Amino acid sequence: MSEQRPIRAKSGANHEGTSAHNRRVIIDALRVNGALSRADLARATGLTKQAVSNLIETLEGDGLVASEELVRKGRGQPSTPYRLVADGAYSIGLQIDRHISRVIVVDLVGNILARATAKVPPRAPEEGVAVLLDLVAGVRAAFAAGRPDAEARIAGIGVAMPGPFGVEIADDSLWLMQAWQSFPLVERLAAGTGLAVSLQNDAAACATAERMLGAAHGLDHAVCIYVGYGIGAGLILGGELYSGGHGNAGEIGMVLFGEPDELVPLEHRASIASLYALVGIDPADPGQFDRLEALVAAGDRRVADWIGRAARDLRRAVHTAETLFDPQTVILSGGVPGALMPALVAAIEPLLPSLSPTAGRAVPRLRLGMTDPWAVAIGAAADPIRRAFDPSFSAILKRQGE
Amino acid sequence: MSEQRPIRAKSGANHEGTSAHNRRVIIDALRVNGALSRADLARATGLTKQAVSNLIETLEGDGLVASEELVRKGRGQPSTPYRLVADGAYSIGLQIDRHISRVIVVDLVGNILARATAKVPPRAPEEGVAVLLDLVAGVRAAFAAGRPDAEARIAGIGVAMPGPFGVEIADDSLWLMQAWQSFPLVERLAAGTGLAVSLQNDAAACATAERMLGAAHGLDHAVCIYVGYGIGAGLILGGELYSGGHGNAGEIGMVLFGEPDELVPLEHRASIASLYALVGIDPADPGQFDRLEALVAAGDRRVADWIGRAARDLRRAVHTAETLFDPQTVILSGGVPGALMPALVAAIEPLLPSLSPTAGRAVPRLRLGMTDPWAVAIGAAADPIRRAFDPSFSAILKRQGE
DNA sequence: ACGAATAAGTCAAGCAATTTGACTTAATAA
DNA sequence: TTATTAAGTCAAATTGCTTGACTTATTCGT
Repeated sequence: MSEQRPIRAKSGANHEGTSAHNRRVIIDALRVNGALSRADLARATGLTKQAVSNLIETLEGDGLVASEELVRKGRGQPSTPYRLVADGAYSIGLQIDRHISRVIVVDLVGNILARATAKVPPRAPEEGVAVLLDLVAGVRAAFAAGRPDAEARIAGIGVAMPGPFGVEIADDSLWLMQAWQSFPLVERLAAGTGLAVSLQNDAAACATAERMLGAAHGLDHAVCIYVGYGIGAGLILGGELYSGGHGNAGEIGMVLFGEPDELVPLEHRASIASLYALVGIDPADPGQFDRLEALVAAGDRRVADWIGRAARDLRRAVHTAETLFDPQTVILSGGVPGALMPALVAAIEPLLPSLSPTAGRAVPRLRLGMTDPWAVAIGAAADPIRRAFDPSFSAILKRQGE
Repeated sequence: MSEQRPIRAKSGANHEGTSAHNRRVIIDALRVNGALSRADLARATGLTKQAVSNLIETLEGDGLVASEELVRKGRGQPSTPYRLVADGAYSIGLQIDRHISRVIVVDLVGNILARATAKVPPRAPEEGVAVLLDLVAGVRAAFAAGRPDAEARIAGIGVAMPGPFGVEIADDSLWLMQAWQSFPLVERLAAGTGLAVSLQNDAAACATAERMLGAAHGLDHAVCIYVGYGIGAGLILGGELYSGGHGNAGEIGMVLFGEPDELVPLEHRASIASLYALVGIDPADPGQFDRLEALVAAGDRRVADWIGRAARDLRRAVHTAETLFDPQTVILSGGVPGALMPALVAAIEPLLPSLSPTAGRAVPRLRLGMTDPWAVAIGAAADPIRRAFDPSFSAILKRQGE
């Protein structure tokens, strides 16, 4: 008798799932459109007025939405707009990076309530976790002061760090934080904070931030190329963040460009790490951004050279992303403030001709996204909120997390 | 007062949607696993025994599933396995291509019941539609003979033709069927047959076929590179076919490879069109495959050269696809039978190192898929069945087709 | 051979959540 | 002033999953 093969099947659904979905759809609609009346919501979601009323009632009871002043807009009874309550939920974002780690606390609509930074030892995650737990405890106490039920409203901790995860790769001379990537970080942070912890790579976090608050707001198909010490792409496909079969989708920094006999990963030419190496800036230097900005302003030859080479490969990367993903837009984000990123975007233009329609576009083919060094932390913080409140297939299903 | 901006929102869900989803989940489980008892289905889907029993009852009433012989497998009451009924639904697939068009009729489990071919004028879709309607009517009558309620069980017509759609591109010397791509084909076929008609590109159709019956059976993340007169990739992402923001995702044939000063789309070097052009085979020749096979068997120098160049670009294409999509497997399919495609896959190996895990894989990184010239037609026919019976987010929602 | 254990499946009531259709309220337009 | 329009409520109906007890059929252990 043959060995019992596991049965593979997708999860079933039940009423609780549909209700959860409908709640999320309403929250999503309020986030994308601002305040809406129940009648508006009913029309926009396809639900009945009655169903929307019931859902709004529970959401209001949960402190997630609140009504505004009556609005008279023509004939008929005036409508009561509802909007998201910023203090309805909070979320903690944690970016772990090579030279600095950042924590941030945001509310349901993305306001930043507290932030802090620390350094963690890149090769000693065990000690690093202690530092991070202190850091989190600090901001948690700071923002909770004066907010009565703040603790109960924390959706979780979103962690972002450089990927890829679960992969042994030959060291390619960039600093990969291998020790952290094989460490049970999620479990340790969950145990140390009592909160739900989720992990994603920095590019995915950036895409989450762009979708919730930035250049991809309201779009369902977007590729967000994140230029940091490494390069990755966060993928919004069909309205959801796509992470692939093993959690490593979008690692566009590892795509090979250059001559056929000397193929080079994109991030060897276009990452901030490669620029810093070229101009001799130490990424651990707290004044790194000012020094870089001075070089850019001075028209430094090496910076211009780097922009030229980086833009050449990025132009092909954008073309490849457009061709393979057919997104509504490609966003270039990066953790470097100032004039560099706009200059890089300008240097990438004109884009290579692609399938992407040129006429009648609502958004440009390529646009600059966030260049705030805190963008990844913001996106990390957005992740628990997204998980808790955004419509998604898995939210409907009985077995979660598939 | 400002102009009324349309409200954007996702669709809500209701009981009918959950039930529809659960039915699909059960059909999907039976397709992937073969016959299963209701208790097995309950465990695999997370539904209760009772819910599964009710669903099976309606499915059996609809003639979609049927019970088999009791099975004794240890202690406890014997179980009653259920399996899909092949004749529960039929579907028509229509491949429109440059030199030949193919129709096929398949049943719910993928058996081929009828097929036929015709030629349509590549630049005169108006006349072509008449030919196609005749062709469809012919196979429809042929397969329906002797099957009482065949007509009522036809899920629809799936049409596959070369993409991309809705795009004006500068002619790149390959034959692009532009006239057909801007023609209201779906509407005309729907009106002429009274059936639901869906359109996809040939690579997507191939991926659908591979997922339902071939090398991607049961996988939720796969990239299917289809090497035909052009090259495209069908994307199975998160268990669903992904088509992008404008319906043109996966056009990997248009990704540029080669030297930086002479970037060439993949399909200029690796498509069957490029091979035929090189060795002087006319794709309209009915003996095209035999002639090609003879050249391959004879070890023709030009064929070997083509394989070498095509494999070099395809190796990078596979690497790019692995890096961006992080699939469980990459499948290489093509409309050319015989030894060519296996030789091409062999020439692509060894693959470039990528993020894709090498140890503990259930499926290889790259594998050969269907090389039947009918593969695209089969996939086209699989599409209406997929739409009607596969679990998908949109199936749960009130407003369909989003 | 017999009872205990185990597993599949049914029955009937319970329950959650949307839907339906009539009704109420409040505004503008004619 | 009245008709019309639109927002929102009320209460009953309906759909479809869940619950828990029960039945049936088989194997295992003694």
